Amino acid sequence: MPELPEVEVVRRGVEQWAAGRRVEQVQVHDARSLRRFAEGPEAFTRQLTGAVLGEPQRRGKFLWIPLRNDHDAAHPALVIHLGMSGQVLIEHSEAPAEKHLKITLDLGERIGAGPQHQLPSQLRFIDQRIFGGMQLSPLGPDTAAPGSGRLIPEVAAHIAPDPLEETVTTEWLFQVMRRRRTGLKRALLDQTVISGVGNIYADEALWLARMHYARRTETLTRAQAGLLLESLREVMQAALAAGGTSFDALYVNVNGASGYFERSLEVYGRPGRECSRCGGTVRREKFMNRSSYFCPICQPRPRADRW
DNA sequence: TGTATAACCTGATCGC
DNA sequence: TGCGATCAGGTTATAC
Repeated sequence: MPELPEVEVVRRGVEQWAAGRRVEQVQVHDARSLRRFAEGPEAFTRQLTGAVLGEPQRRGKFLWIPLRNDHDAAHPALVIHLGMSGQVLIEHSEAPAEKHLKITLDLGERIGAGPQHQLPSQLRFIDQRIFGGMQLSPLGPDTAAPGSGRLIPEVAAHIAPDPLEETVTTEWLFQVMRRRRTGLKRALLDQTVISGVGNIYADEALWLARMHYARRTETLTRAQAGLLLESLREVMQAALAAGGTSFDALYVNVNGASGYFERSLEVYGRPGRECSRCGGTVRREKFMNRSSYFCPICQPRPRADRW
């Protein structure tokens, strides 16, 4: 499932293969992937055709490509969210269409570049479960992290900074958590609290920090907030170095290759296995209509007076 | 206002 | 073998 490291792997692939190229044609194969774009498929196609793709950006699980369009001073961005099963592939047009191909962008040669060797000519958006999608959104000020100096798509303006951003510090996380009145994992999964964390890396980071998922946010000390942030960063950097986490063909990079971090997971998807740290047995519990994995010895349930 | 939950969606897997 | 139920989970709208 694409979380921050997987989206970053995709961003780097788009940067390498698609940035600086003009969109020559847009084909919307399934309008459901434009569900969040209120103007509809025709406007999407019209506004995107002829635009030049800029350097792709990311916050949390949101990926966007600023558009440079001679005819449109508003400079919108192409926003891509992979949802549960979204993929972005850069392929040659001769490659057979994928079963769940939703949107195809035909790309021209890189503008201003020298001789180019048969660059793949299509950017394809594929999505089995259709939780993801594409849309166009104007860029605006970064209200979530005013000091960043970045431009953020309006549709992602409500998303908090992610753990790999410089504006996220121990003090920032401490204050954010102190203001909440909920469980730790619930807060980590809330993208308006901190972005980019999904079920996999929430469980892995909580294990690394030896914290139970139901620990109350307002009881976190400054030192514990620092430990949690450190754990989030460590898990995500390791996943990034491994090319992301793939359980099946649902997550691949832009060349269609899977990541290897699944082999390094400590608790996620490992119920009944031995905890590598203490020898305890990893447990799975139902949580928020999904699963939560943890070691009951390393991550003891908080006392009732700390809930 | 802040928090919790249902709905969206498809394919794999399981039990009968 | 085939059918229905269940599960996976990120985001958003809605309920409380």
